[in-house]
Amino acid sequence: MDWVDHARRDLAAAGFRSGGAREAVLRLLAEQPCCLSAQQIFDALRARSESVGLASVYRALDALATLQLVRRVDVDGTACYEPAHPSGHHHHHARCDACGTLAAFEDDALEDAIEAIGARLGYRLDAHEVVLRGVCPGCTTRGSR
Amino acid sequence: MDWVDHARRDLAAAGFRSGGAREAVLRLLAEQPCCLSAQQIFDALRARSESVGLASVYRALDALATLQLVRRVDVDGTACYEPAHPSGHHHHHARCDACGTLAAFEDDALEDAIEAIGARLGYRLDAHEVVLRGVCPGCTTRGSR
DNA sequence: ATACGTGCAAAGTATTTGCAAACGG
DNA sequence: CCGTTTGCAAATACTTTGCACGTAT
Repeated sequence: MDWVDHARRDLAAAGFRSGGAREAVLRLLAEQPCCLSAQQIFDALRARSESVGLASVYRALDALATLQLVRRVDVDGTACYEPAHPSGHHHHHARCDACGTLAAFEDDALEDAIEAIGARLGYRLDAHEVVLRGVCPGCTTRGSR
Repeated sequence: MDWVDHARRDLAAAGFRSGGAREAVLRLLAEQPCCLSAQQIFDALRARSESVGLASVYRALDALATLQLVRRVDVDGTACYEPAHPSGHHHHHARCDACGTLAAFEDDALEDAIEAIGARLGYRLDAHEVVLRGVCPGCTTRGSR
């Protein structure tokens, strides 16, 4: 069962009815490699003539985030969203200050360190977010010429 | 030399003149144990009758962030700022979803993991931000009763 | 039928910018 | 003096909310 079906099931279980807007957001998110802002989702849907109101995008994202079906990532003060897989498997992001690119990465040592911190602090961790900032390989070489 | 002096020196070196508003923001930040939002800084200054315009708070924070004299931390979509010590020594934050408390912590294993990731990705890392979300020890015990 | 979903427009919050006056060097 | 800093107000960016209407169950 893929993420869209999983999400639909959880939404139904939480008492949400199916409707065009949330469904469109769901399908769009499922296809994305990395996180999108509400505005980007709005634009993308409009581009493929599945226009929905911007407010509905926000409402859909809110519902999905509440059910932990999407992960919210704050990058530069703007909220971005990406599908959250039930396995808990996820990645983090690195932003290049030079070209603005957002790269995704995974790292077990990082996850282990975070888990250990949660235990040390006595926190029951639900989520965490790591954002790296710097200059990506491409821009480093280009800039040093 | 403490942080305020260090900051004043860097500001002067960057061509900033001294003025009441930025100076007030600077002094307030220096006293804070953890990060503050622009609005909180505005309110705190007003409370001690050192009122400055909110816009000036933002301008001061922008200047300080550009010179890397303060660290910007996005928590719940709002920007918060705290002094950045020249040593590079810093901490990260854990937010309790139950009581809203923001706790600071430091962790060497985490820093090591992040540094290793930067090297692995070929990024020249300038900064990074880690925000943990969960339920703090106090709320966990209280909630389980 | 009836409550939920949706779109639009209006309201809200967080932040930035334009401008004239105050101020520091 | 002259350019920077400041406060205010207006503008902008992002997000939430109110309301009338459509739609799924």
